[in-house]
Amino acid sequence: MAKDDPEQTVTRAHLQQMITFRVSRLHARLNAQANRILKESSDLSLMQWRVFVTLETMGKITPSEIIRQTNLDKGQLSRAIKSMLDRGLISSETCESDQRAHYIDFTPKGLEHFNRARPHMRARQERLMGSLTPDEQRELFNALQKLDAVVDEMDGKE
Amino acid sequence: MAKDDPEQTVTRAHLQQMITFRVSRLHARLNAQANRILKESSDLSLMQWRVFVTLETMGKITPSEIIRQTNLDKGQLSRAIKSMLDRGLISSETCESDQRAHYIDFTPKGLEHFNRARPHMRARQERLMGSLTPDEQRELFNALQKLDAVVDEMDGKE
DNA sequence: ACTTTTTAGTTGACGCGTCAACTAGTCTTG
DNA sequence: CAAGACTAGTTGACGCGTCAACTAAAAAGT
Repeated sequence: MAKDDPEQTVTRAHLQQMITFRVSRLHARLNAQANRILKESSDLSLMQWRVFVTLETMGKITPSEIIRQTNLDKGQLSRAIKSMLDRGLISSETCESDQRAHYIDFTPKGLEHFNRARPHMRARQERLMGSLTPDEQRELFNALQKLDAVVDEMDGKE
Repeated sequence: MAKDDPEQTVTRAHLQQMITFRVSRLHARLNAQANRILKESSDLSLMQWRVFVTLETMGKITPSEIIRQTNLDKGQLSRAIKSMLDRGLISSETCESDQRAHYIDFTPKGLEHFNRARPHMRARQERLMGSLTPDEQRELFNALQKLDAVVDEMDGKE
């Protein structure tokens, strides 16, 4: 804030005060950063990374279950999985109890990619969160959650 | 198959704890909401709305100045302005001191569109922020700013 | 004055996110 | 067990955001 002249502080105020705008800008930057790190470290897309994170936490899983857990887009996920199968990053096993569904899981190759990305992604996560005190972290997540909730309300789920 | 059990709380934790993911999801929802409201109320895109907000706060202004203030994308802004000119929502006046630049400003028609959107957008903004106490609001903006700053650091501007 | 560097703005390419339509398998309920 | 409703997953269309290349004008360096 050192070099900001008074004009800027005023003029910036309006748009900068709108959370949609702030969130949008932050999103763009975080996104770009994550993509860059993933590309450099492991040749994964952010989507693919997220599939892996989900696999890691939940183990062998079906796409629809991933969607339930993450709210990712159906189509987007479907394509990501397809490309991961093509590249041999995950394996697919059709579910016997439901012929529509299939379980996906790490392949050794996929795990290797994931493990190459992991330290970088973890370091990033820690650096990001490290810029906030535990209190600030709680407040941030709290606020994000409340905003999520109010969007729910507004978008008809009331 | 899996329904609500305590496990879910745990399994959700991993991805949900990552701010990039949280921010990304919230961004998507806020974005969709804003676009819907704008479309319904005034047939403006979010980008066009943002141009108007900037015009309102800063008055007649050049695109490059908008970029300086908002960090919007050059190309995106250029196209938005073009479409707004085509639709007669803004006027353009070439800058005499710099032949490359041009000032843009509201036309009556543009102002009308803006004014139609405004109450809805304001109501939304207030409802969003209204879900947070003043303290929480401060904490949220504080956290967003710190995250912005740490991304700056990480992305080489150090 | 003239060459180089910076800045304003435009354009094209391309991938991602979003939405809706669609197929196919499964569940429900009479 | 048949008809409709629901769920899993795929595909296509399309707009938006992102990045880089490009033109043209202005500033800065020599």
